[in-house]
Amino acid sequence: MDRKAVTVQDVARVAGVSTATVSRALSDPNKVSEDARTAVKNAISATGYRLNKAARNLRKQQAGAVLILVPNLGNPFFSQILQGISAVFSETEFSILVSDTSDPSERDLNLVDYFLDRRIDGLISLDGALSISELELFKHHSVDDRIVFACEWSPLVDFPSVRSNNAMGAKLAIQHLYDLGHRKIAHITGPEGNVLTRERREGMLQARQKLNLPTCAEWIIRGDFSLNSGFLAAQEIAGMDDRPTAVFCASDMVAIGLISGLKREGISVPNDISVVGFDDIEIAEFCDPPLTTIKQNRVGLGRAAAEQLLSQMGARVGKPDRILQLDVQIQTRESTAVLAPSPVD
Amino acid sequence: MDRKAVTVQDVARVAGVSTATVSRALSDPNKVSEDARTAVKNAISATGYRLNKAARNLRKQQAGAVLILVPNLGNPFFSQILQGISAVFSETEFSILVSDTSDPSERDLNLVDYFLDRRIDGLISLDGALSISELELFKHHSVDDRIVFACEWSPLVDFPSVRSNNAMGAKLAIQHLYDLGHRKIAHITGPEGNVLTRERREGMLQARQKLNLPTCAEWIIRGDFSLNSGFLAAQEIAGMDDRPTAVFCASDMVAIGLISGLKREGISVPNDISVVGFDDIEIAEFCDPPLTTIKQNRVGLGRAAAEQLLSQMGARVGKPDRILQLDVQIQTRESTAVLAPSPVD
DNA sequence: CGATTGCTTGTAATCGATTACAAAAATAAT
DNA sequence: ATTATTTTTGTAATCGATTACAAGCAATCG
Repeated sequence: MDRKAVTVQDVARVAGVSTATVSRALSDPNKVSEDARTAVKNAISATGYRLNKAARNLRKQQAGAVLILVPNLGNPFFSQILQGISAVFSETEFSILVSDTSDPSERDLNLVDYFLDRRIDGLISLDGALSISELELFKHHSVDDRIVFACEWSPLVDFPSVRSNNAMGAKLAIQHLYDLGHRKIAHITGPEGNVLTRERREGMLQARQKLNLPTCAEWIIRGDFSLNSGFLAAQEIAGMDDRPTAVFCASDMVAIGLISGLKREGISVPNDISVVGFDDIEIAEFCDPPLTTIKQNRVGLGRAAAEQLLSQMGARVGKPDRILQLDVQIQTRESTAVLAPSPVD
Repeated sequence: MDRKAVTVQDVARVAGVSTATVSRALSDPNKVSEDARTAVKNAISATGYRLNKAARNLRKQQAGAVLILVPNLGNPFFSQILQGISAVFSETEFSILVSDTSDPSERDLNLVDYFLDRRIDGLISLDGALSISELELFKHHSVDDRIVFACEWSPLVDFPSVRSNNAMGAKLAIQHLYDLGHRKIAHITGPEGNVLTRERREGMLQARQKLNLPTCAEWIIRGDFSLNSGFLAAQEIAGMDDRPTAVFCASDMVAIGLISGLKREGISVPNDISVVGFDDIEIAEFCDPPLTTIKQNRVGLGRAAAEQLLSQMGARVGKPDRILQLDVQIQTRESTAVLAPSPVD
């Protein structure tokens, strides 16, 4: 049918105007008279015209796309943020490209090349662990004003960033356990070097100090956000002389692994030990016991990051908040309980 | 620094050849003499030339991108397939665009428009539930040879498709339960209308028939792949007069919800009822009890779909298998056990 | 009434790579 | 040595939309 492409030339001819007028009618209708506008509109539907993106991009020196860097696509936590991002950009002229930073085959190509090759106009990174050399290339080629971090961020630079209030989350968790009577509270961290690990641990330490809780070096256990690290931590905890009565985990996955591991050790949650997670992933509600956790607004995080990037790229009038911190809430379920009176020895 | 773009013109001048030669040296080096090739190579690194994709795409009448339709980005099951797809395309000149079909804001734009607007060269759909009108538009504009289904597929058309052997999975599950002594086996289905629901249910029914297992209308319970549908099914099962001794679930999420629900009802897994899932999602190993399930090769599925699309788009020499079915395996864990001798009434 | 301003429009150059076509050079064949 | 064939190269048109510039026209002003 419409095999040969219809161009602005054709529309112009049918509408009886010039190509310039057609183009203007499309991009900025106010710049054109009422008459011309309707003539063009009619000609477009008569001819079945469709704008050629490649031509526009070439002329306007832009890409019409943004890149989303995801640390691990297989992780539902990230893919839900992606959902929020996707929702915002679907209403714009930008397409979204997705790249998995854990994928070794994508690792060799320089990120800045995406910009230099004019394949993207902007970048949202959910990965805070970009290398310093990469970050410096961004600055060197001055594309750093078209980058936003979401969820994670890099402490090496001060690029704009949208994040959850991780410290607040940690405080809510500790306060909740405190209110239930717990004093001996352990923490399973995320991987060393990760900003979220740091924020959550620091928040916890501060909350602890403020409440004057006892500390014990043993009670800070290194994890890595994974199920397995929680599972392994259970064995450590089971073997402790001075066993904590509650554990605040840096992620829900860790918490689930922990609970699974504790059961193996014959330790019951929440009867013997209360557990709090972080993230409120979907499955948290259906664990046994259902998990008390810190709920992040993942979709909102994605949306906010997308809006932020749009305004930085000049496609929005918006306000350039450099750092936007979203509140978190505690979602109380059944993995936490009032501290049982300590058994009389 | 390199603010003003370096073009083939510049490279040509520096190399002392024509733009045609530069272009040829880049796209098909064999078409150009050894001397010219090295001259161009040197000129490129001397000038810091980078090819402008928009210009190439305009001239070559292509998009350099493929679209991946994902039913739900928040679901790790799909995002892992995405990982496989992403790995393959990252080695090609194609970028991947991702769109979430559950996102209402993306719903209004016609998929075929992506092709007509030359925004994409190909499409991989993980969503089998595309509307008949959409599918017909694909055919009408003859872009149906640049589409591949992965995981799910549409029974309305015979587009190429890469899928797991779902019937085989169902058979493995039933056989496994049979071998453990179970005869009264229930099934929680996926949502009605879904192809995976149908394949898994049919596979189960066939296996049942072959093994001469008793049937009971009550034992086929409608689900929808979700945690919650499994949870609700538990109540149904608990209330049955003739209770099954094993349940084969259409997804791991259902199985996890079911186990959680059964516990509520005071029914123990696997002591009272054995449960088999489908998918082998990451968390299956860390459930309580760890879930016996049918393992799909998700990343392999994504890779195969990507390869298939590449060969259809002519970017690979490959073989055009219309339908590729990947084997599945049973992953035995602790949610299934030998049937306990029935209690003497 | 002539000059100034504002609005609308058209012409033609432009973005940067690809490639049809033809010419030139190198190689093989007679 | 001459012709036929192949390989290599260059010129210039092309892909399709945007926009700088200039010009046409009507309205406003002194």
